[in-house]
Amino acid sequence: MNREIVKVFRALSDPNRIRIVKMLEERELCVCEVREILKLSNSTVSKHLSVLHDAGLIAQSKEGKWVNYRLNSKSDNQFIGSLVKLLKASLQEDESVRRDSELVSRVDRNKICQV
Amino acid sequence: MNREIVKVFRALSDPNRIRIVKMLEERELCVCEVREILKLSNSTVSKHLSVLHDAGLIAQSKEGKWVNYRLNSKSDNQFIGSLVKLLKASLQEDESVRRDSELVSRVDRNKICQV
DNA sequence: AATACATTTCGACGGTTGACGAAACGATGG
DNA sequence: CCATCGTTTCGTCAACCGTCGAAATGTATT
Repeated sequence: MNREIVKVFRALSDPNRIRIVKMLEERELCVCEVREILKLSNSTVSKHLSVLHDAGLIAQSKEGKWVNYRLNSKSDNQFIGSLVKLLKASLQEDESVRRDSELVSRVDRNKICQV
Repeated sequence: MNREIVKVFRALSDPNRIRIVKMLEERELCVCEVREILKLSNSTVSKHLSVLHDAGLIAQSKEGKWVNYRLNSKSDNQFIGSLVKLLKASLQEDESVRRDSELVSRVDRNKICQV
């Protein structure tokens, strides 16, 4: 049994990770920006992001002391691409998701990041 | 956070449940037919089917002493519909899935079902 | 090189999950 | 109405998961 697809579904089977994916639809984010919005510990957020990354749903790149995570919208993997698109079309009315998006547009990493 | 979508991903985040979904693409099946192919206990198969059912991915109907489970391809839920379609287009080359499909076409409930 | 700070890794903890067998439930047919 | 057989529920167990804080790692600035 192909474990890759199971891994992707597994990655999406947590409310906080779904929230992260929806936040990343707005723009790329670093760990502490996500931490600020989800109100979780740094280590927990880092773990969630690594799960999404291992599944191939998000990509990362370093920018100075920050690590930026972004949605893998242009994945060469057809399955991932379809799923990302499906998620983009979903949960648009969700209260929590709307609130998070609002916070994403306001959060400033230079102000909130000091572990 | 909308729990429904998380529940669907959760339901799909297990290899045996993915195998069940792919088997149900062929035709509807009863618990003991699935048990025969997956080589799991009746109670475990019943649990897997109830998880998929609770998530809205499959539907059930009684036929005598059997309960038939079938894929919810025509779900009124847009999200479920897209996911079922995506799964149909996926894993077509998977060895385990191919083997299961072969077994589905051969299995006869009147021969194998006697708990 | 020393400090500061973002991130990751590690170890520990409760809670959840997938598996089983046994028992309960439900429908069919003598 | 009793026996049979498919299914579901229950209780249990080991493995896994989400969370945290502390420690380790890595990068930039002084």
